Amino acid sequence: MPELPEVETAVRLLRPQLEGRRIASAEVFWPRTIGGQAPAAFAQAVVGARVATLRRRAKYIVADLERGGRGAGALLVHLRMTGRLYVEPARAPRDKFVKLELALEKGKVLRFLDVRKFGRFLFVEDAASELAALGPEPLEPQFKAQWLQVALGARKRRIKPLLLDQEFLAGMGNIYTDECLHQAGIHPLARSDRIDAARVKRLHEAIRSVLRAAIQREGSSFDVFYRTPEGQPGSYQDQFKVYGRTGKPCRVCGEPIARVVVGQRGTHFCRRCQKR
DNA sequence: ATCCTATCCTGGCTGC
DNA sequence: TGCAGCCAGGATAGGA
Repeated sequence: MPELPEVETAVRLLRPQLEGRRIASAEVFWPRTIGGQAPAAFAQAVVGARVATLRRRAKYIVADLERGGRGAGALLVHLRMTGRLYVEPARAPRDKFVKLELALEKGKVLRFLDVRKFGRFLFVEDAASELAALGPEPLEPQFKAQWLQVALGARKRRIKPLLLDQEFLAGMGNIYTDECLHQAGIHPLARSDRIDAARVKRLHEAIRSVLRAAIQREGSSFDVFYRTPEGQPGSYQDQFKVYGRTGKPCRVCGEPIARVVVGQRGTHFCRRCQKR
Protein backbone atom coordinates (compact mmCIF):
# COMPACT_ATOMS: atom_id res chain seq x y z
CA MET A 1 0.00 0.00 0.00
CA PRO A 2 1.20 3.53 -0.43
CA GLU A 3 3.75 4.27 2.27
CA LEU A 4 6.55 6.83 2.25
CA PRO A 5 8.42 5.46 -0.82
CA GLU A 6 5.25 5.17 -2.92
CA VAL A 7 4.06 8.65 -1.97
CA GLU A 8 7.52 10.10 -2.62
CA THR A 9 7.53 8.43 -6.04
CA ALA A 10 4.12 9.89 -6.84
CA VAL A 11 5.23 13.38 -5.84
CA ARG A 12 8.38 13.20 -7.95
CA LEU A 13 6.50 12.06 -11.02
CA LEU A 14 3.63 14.51 -10.57
CA ARG A 15 5.68 17.56 -9.67
CA PRO A 16 6.59 18.60 -13.24
CA GLN A 17 2.99 18.06 -14.32
CA LEU A 18 1.39 20.07 -11.53
CA GLU A 19 3.67 22.85 -10.36
CA GLY A 20 2.66 26.14 -11.95
CA ARG A 21 -0.68 24.76 -13.15
CA ARG A 22 -3.98 26.40 -12.39
CA ILE A 23 -6.98 24.38 -11.25
CA ALA A 24 -9.75 25.21 -13.72
CA SER A 25 -12.53 23.13 -12.22
CA ALA A 26 -13.23 20.36 -9.74
CA GLU A 27 -15.59 17.42 -9.98
CA VAL A 28 -16.28 15.06 -7.08
CA PHE A 29 -17.84 11.68 -7.85
CA TRP A 30 -17.67 10.25 -4.33
CA PRO A 31 -18.43 12.99 -1.78
CA ARG A 32 -16.71 11.28 1.14
CA THR A 33 -13.43 11.63 -0.69
CA ILE A 34 -13.50 15.21 0.54
CA GLY A 35 -12.59 15.54 4.18
CA GLY A 36 -13.60 18.36 6.47
CA GLN A 37 -16.10 20.13 4.26
CA ALA A 38 -18.76 19.65 1.62
CA PRO A 39 -17.60 19.02 -1.96
CA ALA A 40 -19.02 22.35 -3.15
CA ALA A 41 -17.06 24.30 -0.55
CA PHE A 42 -13.94 22.32 -1.42
CA ALA A 43 -14.38 23.11 -5.11
CA GLN A 44 -14.80 26.80 -4.36
CA ALA A 45 -11.61 26.77 -2.29
CA VAL A 46 -9.37 25.21 -4.93
CA VAL A 47 -10.79 26.33 -8.29
CA GLY A 48 -8.84 29.24 -9.70
CA ALA A 49 -5.82 28.57 -7.49
CA ARG A 50 -2.40 27.67 -8.86
CA VAL A 51 -0.19 24.87 -7.57
CA ALA A 52 2.92 26.64 -6.27
CA THR A 53 4.79 23.60 -4.98
CA LEU A 54 4.17 19.88 -4.72
CA ARG A 55 5.83 18.06 -1.86
CA ARG A 56 5.48 15.14 0.55
CA ARG A 57 5.01 15.15 4.31
CA ALA A 58 4.65 11.71 5.91
CA LYS A 59 2.20 9.91 3.59
CA TYR A 60 0.51 13.13 2.50
CA ILE A 61 0.90 14.71 -0.89
CA VAL A 62 0.87 18.44 -0.27
CA ALA A 63 0.05 20.97 -2.98
CA ASP A 64 0.68 24.48 -1.73
CA LEU A 65 -1.73 26.80 -3.53
CA GLU A 66 -1.48 30.44 -4.47
CA ARG A 67 -3.67 33.14 -5.96
CA GLY A 68 -2.13 36.19 -7.57
CA GLY A 69 1.27 35.15 -6.25
CA ARG A 70 0.10 34.95 -2.64
CA GLY A 71 -0.35 31.82 -0.54
CA ALA A 72 -3.93 30.50 -0.67
CA GLY A 73 -3.97 27.41 1.53
CA ALA A 74 -3.03 23.91 0.55
CA LEU A 75 -4.48 20.75 -0.88
CA LEU A 76 -3.60 17.62 1.10
CA VAL A 77 -4.06 14.23 -0.51
CA HIS A 78 -3.82 10.97 1.40
CA LEU A 79 -3.86 7.84 -0.79
CA ARG A 80 -4.62 5.51 2.12
CA MET A 81 -5.01 1.95 0.80
CA THR A 82 -5.70 2.05 -2.89
CA GLY A 83 -5.55 5.67 -3.99
CA ARG A 84 -3.74 6.63 -7.20
CA LEU A 85 -3.17 10.09 -8.54
CA TYR A 86 -2.23 10.81 -12.12
CA VAL A 87 -2.44 13.41 -14.88
CA GLU A 88 -3.83 12.54 -18.28
CA PRO A 89 -5.59 14.23 -21.21
CA ALA A 90 -9.14 15.20 -20.27
CA ARG A 91 -10.40 13.26 -23.29
CA ALA A 92 -8.96 9.98 -22.01
CA PRO A 93 -11.79 7.71 -20.86
CA ARG A 94 -12.40 8.07 -17.14
CA ASP A 95 -11.86 4.87 -15.18
CA LYS A 96 -14.95 3.80 -13.24
CA PHE A 97 -13.04 3.99 -9.95
CA VAL A 98 -12.14 7.67 -10.37
CA LYS A 99 -13.57 9.50 -7.35
CA LEU A 100 -12.48 13.05 -8.11
CA GLU A 101 -10.89 15.09 -10.86
CA LEU A 102 -9.35 18.50 -11.12
CA ALA A 103 -9.19 20.04 -14.58
CA LEU A 104 -5.87 21.72 -15.32
CA GLU A 105 -5.02 23.98 -18.21
CA LYS A 106 -4.04 22.70 -21.66
CA GLY A 107 -6.59 19.91 -21.78
CA LYS A 108 -5.04 17.96 -18.93
CA VAL A 109 -6.82 16.61 -15.90
CA LEU A 110 -5.62 15.33 -12.52
CA ARG A 111 -7.55 12.19 -11.66
CA PHE A 112 -7.86 10.43 -8.32
CA LEU A 113 -8.66 6.74 -8.62
CA ASP A 114 -9.50 4.84 -5.46
CA VAL A 115 -11.12 1.40 -5.50
CA ARG A 116 -11.66 1.10 -1.74
CA LYS A 117 -12.67 4.73 -1.17
CA PHE A 118 -10.44 5.32 1.85
CA GLY A 119 -8.35 8.07 0.24
CA ARG A 120 -8.97 11.69 1.18
CA PHE A 121 -8.62 15.18 -0.29
CA LEU A 122 -8.43 17.99 2.20
CA PHE A 123 -8.29 21.73 1.63
CA VAL A 124 -6.69 23.59 4.52
CA GLU A 125 -5.81 27.25 5.05
CA ASP A 126 -2.65 26.36 6.96
CA ALA A 127 -0.81 23.19 5.98
CA ALA A 128 1.87 23.61 8.65
CA SER A 129 -0.56 23.53 11.55
CA GLU A 130 -2.56 20.69 9.98
CA LEU A 131 0.61 18.59 9.76
CA ALA A 132 2.22 19.77 12.98
CA ALA A 133 1.50 16.64 15.02
CA LEU A 134 3.36 14.31 12.66
CA GLY A 135 6.65 12.81 13.76
CA PRO A 136 10.02 13.48 12.11
CA GLU A 137 10.77 12.58 8.50
CA PRO A 138 13.08 9.53 8.53
CA LEU A 139 15.03 10.67 5.48
CA GLU A 140 15.71 14.17 6.79
CA PRO A 141 19.07 14.86 8.49
CA GLN A 142 17.28 15.64 11.77
CA PHE A 143 16.39 11.95 12.11
CA LYS A 144 19.40 10.69 14.03
CA ALA A 145 20.18 7.44 15.86
CA GLN A 146 20.61 9.42 19.06
CA TRP A 147 17.10 10.89 18.74
CA LEU A 148 15.66 7.44 18.09
CA GLN A 149 17.43 6.03 21.14
CA VAL A 150 15.96 8.70 23.41
CA ALA A 151 12.51 8.56 21.82
CA LEU A 152 12.25 4.78 22.11
CA GLY A 153 13.39 4.94 25.71
CA ALA A 154 10.70 7.46 26.55
CA ARG A 155 7.94 5.06 25.48
CA LYS A 156 6.96 1.61 26.63
CA ARG A 157 5.13 0.41 23.57
CA ARG A 158 5.72 -2.58 21.39
CA ILE A 159 8.11 -1.50 18.66
CA LYS A 160 5.99 -2.33 15.63
CA PRO A 161 2.85 -0.33 16.51
CA LEU A 162 5.11 2.47 17.69
CA LEU A 163 6.89 2.67 14.33
CA LEU A 164 3.50 2.68 12.60
CA ASP A 165 2.36 5.62 14.73
CA GLN A 166 2.62 8.65 12.43
CA GLU A 167 2.99 10.98 15.40
CA PHE A 168 6.09 9.07 16.49
CA LEU A 169 7.77 8.74 13.09
CA ALA A 170 6.33 9.86 9.76
CA GLY A 171 5.81 7.67 6.73
CA MET A 172 6.31 4.10 7.91
CA GLY A 173 3.61 1.58 6.97
CA ASN A 174 3.04 -2.11 7.51
CA ILE A 175 5.36 -3.35 4.78
CA TYR A 176 8.44 -1.25 5.44
CA THR A 177 8.12 -1.61 9.19
CA ASP A 178 8.35 -5.41 8.87
CA GLU A 179 11.29 -5.09 6.49
CA CYS A 180 13.16 -2.65 8.74
CA LEU A 181 12.68 -4.71 11.90
CA HIS A 182 14.00 -7.77 10.11
CA GLN A 183 17.05 -5.93 8.84
CA ALA A 184 17.69 -4.61 12.35
CA GLY A 185 17.21 -8.02 14.01
CA ILE A 186 14.43 -6.75 16.29
CA HIS A 187 11.33 -8.75 17.27
CA PRO A 188 8.13 -6.84 16.35
CA LEU A 189 6.80 -7.29 19.90
CA ALA A 190 9.95 -5.98 21.60
CA ARG A 191 9.24 -3.21 24.10
CA SER A 192 10.65 0.05 22.77
CA ASP A 193 12.55 0.94 25.96
CA ARG A 194 14.23 -2.45 26.18
CA ILE A 195 15.97 -2.52 22.83
CA ASP A 196 19.73 -2.32 23.27
CA ALA A 197 21.71 0.55 21.83
CA ALA A 198 23.36 -1.54 19.14
CA ARG A 199 20.01 -2.65 17.77
CA VAL A 200 18.60 0.85 17.90
CA LYS A 201 21.52 1.95 15.77
CA ARG A 202 20.82 -0.90 13.34
CA LEU A 203 17.16 0.08 13.25
CA HIS A 204 18.02 3.68 12.43
CA GLU A 205 20.26 2.52 9.59
CA ALA A 206 17.66 0.01 8.39
CA ILE A 207 14.91 2.61 8.22
CA ARG A 208 17.02 4.93 6.11
CA SER A 209 18.47 2.30 3.81
CA VAL A 210 15.21 0.40 3.23
CA LEU A 211 13.24 3.57 2.45
CA ARG A 212 15.97 4.92 0.17
CA ALA A 213 16.23 1.63 -1.73
CA ALA A 214 12.46 1.45 -2.12
CA ILE A 215 12.29 4.99 -3.51
CA GLN A 216 15.05 4.09 -5.94
CA ARG A 217 12.83 1.28 -7.22
CA GLU A 218 9.71 3.48 -7.29
CA GLY A 219 8.08 1.65 -4.40
CA SER A 220 6.46 -1.76 -4.20
CA SER A 221 3.59 -3.26 -6.19
CA PHE A 222 2.51 -6.58 -4.81
CA ASP A 223 -1.09 -6.62 -5.98
CA VAL A 224 -3.11 -4.93 -8.68
CA PHE A 225 -3.40 -1.67 -6.79
CA TYR A 226 -0.27 0.35 -6.37
CA ARG A 227 1.02 1.96 -9.54
CA THR A 228 3.10 5.04 -10.08
CA PRO A 229 1.30 8.04 -11.61
CA GLU A 230 2.66 6.88 -14.94
CA GLY A 231 0.89 3.56 -14.47
CA GLN A 232 4.06 1.60 -13.89
CA PRO A 233 4.43 -0.86 -11.01
CA GLY A 234 7.30 -0.29 -8.59
CA SER A 235 9.81 -3.09 -8.19
CA TYR A 236 10.89 -3.07 -4.55
CA GLN A 237 8.62 -6.02 -3.79
CA ASP A 238 11.38 -8.19 -5.32
CA GLN A 239 13.58 -7.13 -2.40
CA PHE A 240 11.16 -8.11 0.39
CA LYS A 241 12.86 -10.25 3.02
CA VAL A 242 9.77 -10.95 5.14
CA TYR A 243 6.62 -9.14 3.97
CA GLY A 244 4.26 -11.57 2.25
CA ARG A 245 6.76 -14.43 2.62
CA THR A 246 4.97 -16.44 5.31
CA GLY A 247 6.36 -19.98 5.45
CA LYS A 248 9.10 -19.26 2.93
CA PRO A 249 12.73 -19.53 4.05
CA CYS A 250 14.35 -16.48 5.62
CA ARG A 251 16.82 -15.13 3.07
CA VAL A 252 19.39 -14.76 5.85
CA CYS A 253 19.12 -18.01 7.84
CA GLY A 254 16.60 -20.26 6.11
CA GLU A 255 14.11 -20.35 8.99
CA PRO A 256 10.49 -20.25 7.71
CA ILE A 257 9.09 -16.73 7.97
CA ALA A 258 6.42 -16.46 10.68
CA ARG A 259 3.21 -14.44 10.50
CA VAL A 260 1.37 -13.13 13.54
CA VAL A 261 -1.11 -10.33 14.10
CA VAL A 262 0.18 -7.32 16.02
CA GLY A 263 -2.11 -4.36 16.59
CA GLN A 264 -4.55 -5.74 14.02
CA ARG A 265 -1.82 -5.82 11.37
CA GLY A 266 -0.36 -8.83 9.64
CA THR A 267 3.23 -9.03 10.83
CA HIS A 268 6.01 -11.02 9.18
CA PHE A 269 9.30 -11.87 10.82
CA CYS A 270 12.01 -14.49 11.30
CA ARG A 271 11.97 -16.20 14.70
CA ARG A 272 15.68 -16.91 14.48
CA CYS A 273 16.96 -13.52 13.26
CA GLN A 274 14.54 -11.52 15.40
CA LYS A 275 14.62 -12.93 18.94
CA ARG A 276 12.60 -11.30 21.68
C1' DA B 1 -0.01 5.64 28.82
C1' DT B 2 -1.13 1.90 26.19
C1' DC B 3 -3.95 -1.45 24.11
C1' DC B 4 -7.99 -3.27 21.75
C1' DT B 5 -11.97 -3.08 18.78
C1' DA B 6 -14.84 -1.19 15.38
C1' DT B 7 -15.32 1.60 11.30
C1' DC B 8 -14.68 2.75 6.59
C1' DC B 9 -14.61 -0.22 1.62
C1' DT B 10 -14.43 -3.67 -2.17
C1' DG B 11 -11.73 -6.90 -5.27
C1' DG B 12 -9.88 -11.15 -4.86
C1' DC B 13 -9.44 -15.36 -2.83
C1' DT B 14 -10.95 -19.74 -0.40
C1' DG B 15 -13.95 -23.33 0.34
C1' DC B 16 -18.06 -25.69 -0.46
C1' DT C 1 -19.67 -22.23 -12.32
C1' DG C 2 -21.69 -19.86 -8.46
C1' DC C 3 -21.84 -17.92 -4.23
C1' DA C 4 -21.17 -16.82 0.69
C1' DG C 5 -17.78 -15.39 3.71
C1' DC C 6 -13.38 -13.77 4.81
C1' DC C 7 -9.23 -10.90 4.21
C1' DA C 8 -6.13 -6.84 3.46
C1' DG C 9 -5.01 -2.37 5.62
C1' DG C 10 -4.09 3.62 7.13
C1' DA C 11 -6.10 6.35 10.20
C1' DT C 12 -9.13 7.46 13.82
C1' DA C 13 -12.54 7.22 17.54
C1' DG C 14 -14.11 5.35 21.71
C1' DG C 15 -13.79 2.26 25.49
C1' DA C 16 -11.02 -0.75 28.73
